[in-house]
Amino acid sequence: MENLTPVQKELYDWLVQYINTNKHSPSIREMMKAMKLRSPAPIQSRLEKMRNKGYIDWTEGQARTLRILQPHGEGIPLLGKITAGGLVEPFRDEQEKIDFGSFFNLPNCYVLQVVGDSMIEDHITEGDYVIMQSITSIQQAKDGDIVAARVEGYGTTLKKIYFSPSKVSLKASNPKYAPINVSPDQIQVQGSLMGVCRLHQK
Amino acid sequence: MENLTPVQKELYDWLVQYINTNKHSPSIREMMKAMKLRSPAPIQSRLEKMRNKGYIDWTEGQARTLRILQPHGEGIPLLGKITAGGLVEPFRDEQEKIDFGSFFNLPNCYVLQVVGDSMIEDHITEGDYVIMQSITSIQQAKDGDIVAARVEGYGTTLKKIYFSPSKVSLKASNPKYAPINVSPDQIQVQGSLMGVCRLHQK
DNA sequence: AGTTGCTTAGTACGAGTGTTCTAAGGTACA
DNA sequence: TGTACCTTAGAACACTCGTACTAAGCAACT
Repeated sequence: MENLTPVQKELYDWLVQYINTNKHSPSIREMMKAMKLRSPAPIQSRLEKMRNKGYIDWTEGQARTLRILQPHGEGIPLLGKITAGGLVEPFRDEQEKIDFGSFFNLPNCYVLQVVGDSMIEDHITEGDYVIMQSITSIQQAKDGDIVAARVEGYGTTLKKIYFSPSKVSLKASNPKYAPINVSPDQIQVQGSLMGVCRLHQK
Repeated sequence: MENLTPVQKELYDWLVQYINTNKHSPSIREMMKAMKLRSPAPIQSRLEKMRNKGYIDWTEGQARTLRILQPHGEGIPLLGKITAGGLVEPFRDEQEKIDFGSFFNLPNCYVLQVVGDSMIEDHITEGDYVIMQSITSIQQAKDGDIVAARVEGYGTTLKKIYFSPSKVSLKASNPKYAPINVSPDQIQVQGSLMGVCRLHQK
């Protein structure tokens, strides 16, 4: 990526710090004062150049909508792709970052730890943490979704849900477990799978 | 913490979603339209109540400075265990929390995205993010560890490593890929698997 | 029916804000 | 010295935005 000039870097660093502490962007006039300038024009010029270089972006005409595109703060660097097959895939130089804290930062989310092996063919295994998003009505689930559902007599389990005109089918992704077929009013869908996390012990 | 009324919760969830995707706060009039209201007053009323309850805050008089407060500390609530087999496991009331941001907050870590299916039997599949810890010497790897290793002629791949007196064996966990057997000086181990993360698209 | 309390509609105002324009200042280079 | 180019100053404009205010709607209760 193209480098920043000294004045651009000074502004960029100040912006990162400001947004980090205030959790929102400053206005152009605030930047102006922080850079000890007496006119908004230089700030605007620097911002446009930094946008062209891919460091920042904002929504035109709207106040305080500036955002940092490549924050070098939170997160773990994503170095590239690795092949499991055997082909060569070079490590990238660009330092994209992943912040797993906000990776699953969705409203109404909770985590469950998996016991058992009924979702093994979807690569969800014993001990995995599954990130679920709350569901209040069964209508919010779509055909094939992996859901946490409660059925009388079966308890709460993690299954794939399929809809047919008369009934709802809950299928494990492991052939040794038979599907559960019930009418929609016998089932209570509590959440829908958003992600999976696994910690390998050493 | 004091609970939110339904309309407050609807607005709160929308705000979290908006800020998550746009990286800045909406204006009151944007909230107004999103809530299908025709006046800014109800939004203002709801915001003030949510601020009093400690959910949000903003800087008075300044545009788009609203921010979500996280009084429960970072993280997603861990509600309990869920069985994949069919047994009943009740949801826990205790609100243990998991912060995936610090979940993988280990020194010398980086992330790779997986291509291919050679680790499929260890439930690491295409598109998964693998969290690796840097390794400088092959001695830091233990028998059976999943490592990112570079072998001349094979590129950098994700495999299980096994040591024998004379050679090092890299095995995929997929029978259609043959193991690679080389002498220790032909292999360069770059990292060891610490965790796996997967995002399910909706 | 009347009262009370809360929510919503609608409007208005002033300050904040992004943007644009012209002019002045400064620097590099011929 | 002169020219070209970029940066800065300063002002002005139009629009956005937070805020305040009044009136109307609405439900619960007396």
